[in-house]
Amino acid sequence: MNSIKLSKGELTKQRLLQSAAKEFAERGYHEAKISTIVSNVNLTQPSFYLYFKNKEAIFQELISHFRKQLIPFVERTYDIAKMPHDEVPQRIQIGLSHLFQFFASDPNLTKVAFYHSEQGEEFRLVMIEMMASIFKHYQEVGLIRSSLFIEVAAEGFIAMLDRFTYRIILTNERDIDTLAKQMSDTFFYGILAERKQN
Amino acid sequence: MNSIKLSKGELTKQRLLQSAAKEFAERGYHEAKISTIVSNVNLTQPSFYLYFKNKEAIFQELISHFRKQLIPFVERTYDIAKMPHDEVPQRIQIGLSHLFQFFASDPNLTKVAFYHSEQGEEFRLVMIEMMASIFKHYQEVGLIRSSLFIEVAAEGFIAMLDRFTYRIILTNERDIDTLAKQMSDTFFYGILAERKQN
Amino acid sequence: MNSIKLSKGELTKQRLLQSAAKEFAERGYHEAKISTIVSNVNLTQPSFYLYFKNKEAIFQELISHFRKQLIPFVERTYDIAKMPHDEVPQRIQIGLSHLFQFFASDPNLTKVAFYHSEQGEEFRLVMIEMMASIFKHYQEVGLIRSSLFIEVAAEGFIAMLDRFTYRIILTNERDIDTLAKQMSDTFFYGILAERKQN
Amino acid sequence: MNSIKLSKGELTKQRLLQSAAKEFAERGYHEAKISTIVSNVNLTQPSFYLYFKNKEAIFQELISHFRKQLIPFVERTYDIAKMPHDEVPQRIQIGLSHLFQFFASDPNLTKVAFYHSEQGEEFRLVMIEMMASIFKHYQEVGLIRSSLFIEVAAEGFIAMLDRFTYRIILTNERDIDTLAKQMSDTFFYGILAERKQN
DNA sequence: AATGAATGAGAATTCATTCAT
DNA sequence: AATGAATGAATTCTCATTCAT
Repeated sequence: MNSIKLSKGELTKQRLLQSAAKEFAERGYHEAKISTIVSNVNLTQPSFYLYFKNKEAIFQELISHFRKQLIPFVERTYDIAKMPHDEVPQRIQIGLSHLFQFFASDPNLTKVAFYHSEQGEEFRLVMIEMMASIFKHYQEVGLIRSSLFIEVAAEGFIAMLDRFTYRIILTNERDIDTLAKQMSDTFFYGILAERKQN
Repeated sequence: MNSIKLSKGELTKQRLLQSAAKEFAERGYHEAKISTIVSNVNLTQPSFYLYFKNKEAIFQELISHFRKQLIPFVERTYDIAKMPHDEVPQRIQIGLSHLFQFFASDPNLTKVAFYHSEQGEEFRLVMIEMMASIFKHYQEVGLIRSSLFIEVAAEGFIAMLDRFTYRIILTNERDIDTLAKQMSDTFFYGILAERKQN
Repeated sequence: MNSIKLSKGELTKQRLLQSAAKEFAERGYHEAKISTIVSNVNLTQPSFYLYFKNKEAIFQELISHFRKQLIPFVERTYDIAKMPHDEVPQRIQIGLSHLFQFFASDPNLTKVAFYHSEQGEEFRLVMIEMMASIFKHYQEVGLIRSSLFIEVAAEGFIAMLDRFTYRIILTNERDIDTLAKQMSDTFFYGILAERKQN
Repeated sequence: MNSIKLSKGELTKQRLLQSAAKEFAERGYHEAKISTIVSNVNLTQPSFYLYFKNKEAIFQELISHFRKQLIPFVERTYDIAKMPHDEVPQRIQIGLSHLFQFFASDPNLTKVAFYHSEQGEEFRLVMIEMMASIFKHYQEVGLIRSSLFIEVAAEGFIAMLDRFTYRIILTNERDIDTLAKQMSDTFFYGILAERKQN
């Protein structure tokens, strides 16, 4: 798909970014070695500096690329608040599934962004914000119970999302859609057999 | 309490461990510097090697200390399965609160163990195991709904626990008991206003 | 004057020499960067090597160009020895002024040649030689006092010339002719109010 | 003389400073290699950083050491202005000789300070200031001719001082006292046989 | 129980220079 | 006449670790 012709240099840069994502994902920022990044692409170290000012720069370029994809993704998700009410649970579940899919589509990048960058927390906060706003909306229209602590629920939701993302990235053991469904079910309905609100 | 007389050497070792926990917590394993660890305790670098074989050794000693406290703690929690049924939700909530308190009692150590060590995942898995076994028990006796996906629920519960632990450690902004209560509530009862199981 | 048509290549070469003079003058040989030299002329690095074998080569070409101008200049100055005696002081002063002007006409080149090249000392020695020979001549004909130490005087004269050249190059604050006059005056008549030779 | 017992570390530091002065004197700041500095003292590179923060730091320590010696030296020289008038020429000559001797006492350091540091010009300016103030004083009391251009003379004097210092440092060929005498003679009495002020 | 002095191994980065086009 | 892409060779600096005392 992305097969617009790239000049040799642009190609090399892409390959360096890929290699860096892998290296950063595996070892974290500080332990990642430029020598590894370049040798995985059959390049010498000085060539690296043809494309990036320094180690920090390639790292930030990765993060920035991730952000450029994540933020619009999140913003689109706000639209869930405009759906017909009876579809909402399913819509959230589908949204969740999409997020998982997005994260799984470039596991190295996701890992770097969430677990090896200082901006990781910022990304989480953005998502928590988003969930809180959705929850709040549906609480107002009565779809979500009034006794729910929105902030805690939103943060809890993202905590689960985060956790299962991590699992998906590390092991390909699970079917993403099923996972989204099961997590949603747990989160929507709670665990108790009969409701006896506190 | 821990005021059994320590020889000077033992005392120095304890101070090194404390200092190391702080340094590892703040910077992670690789970025942590022996020079910082010792200078915070007014010691020279060679002295460090009087007490620990190397950087890895003091790190493992911290982790091992954490494990020695965590595992029994977790094992005791299994007892929740023996409680009278109607107290269970509250019991879980109390257990959660205790865990939070334990983690908050030595934030540096907790941070190192969970977020800077390879064993962090192991600790999480132990806790997930525990929750799964508790949930399973109560599902069998009908306290927990039969449609719940135990594994997902257990992992989700620990994900939340993990997240809020992180928040507690970083910022002292919240009342732990309240947080435990709100998280439990969310988790037990879900978010929807009326139950319409999928 | 130099507007004989230059082929594009010759023009580029001239521009590189100019740019190099500036860069060498500002940073010295070792700190000067080829990358700066070429980028100031909107050229790429490989192009540099179309015109010069290496960094050393362009540097030597600058020095050699300077020498080609300086030596004849100096040789012409020997003619002062053939002047009518009563004009000599003024002639020397005029010669000095011309030298200053010559050096000021291409400050970058002068700076490189005198202060950033190993040949700088050679240039000074040539000028000292010249002054010594002039002084000697006039000492023989009685215009210069017999008690003067020719070598020291010649070297001292060039030392001053050197210093004021440096000032002129760095700051355009002074009127060159006036400076030449004041320096000559100092040098010809000494500083004391009444002569009481030692 | 300086044989107060130095600890091994202090000794090593001194030896590094010596070695650095030599290296900087021979090659200038940028071309000087830490590897050379340490290997001349049979040390490894990391040891260097035990004593100095970086290359810049050892350089500045040399310059600062030079300044600490030069400034008081210069200040003492102001006292020439308080001497009986008929001794002045000789006194200046003696002062000059002392300066030469001081510079010659640590040629490497002098070379670094004057010819390889950005502060070199500052040192020259201080000395020019000093000479100007002395000249001015003696012009006021009639010892120095009123037609002299003080600033130019002072700068010219230091230019000569500078030049002969350079010669002394590079080659041991001359007797310092004689040189001081000859330079003073040239400077005090000028070069012309009979005075015919312009 | 502790320190002064030193080092081996390695990392990022810079720069003149070349090759193929 | 000029460039895109790449590299070899250095160099500074950091850090865990050791040796001798």
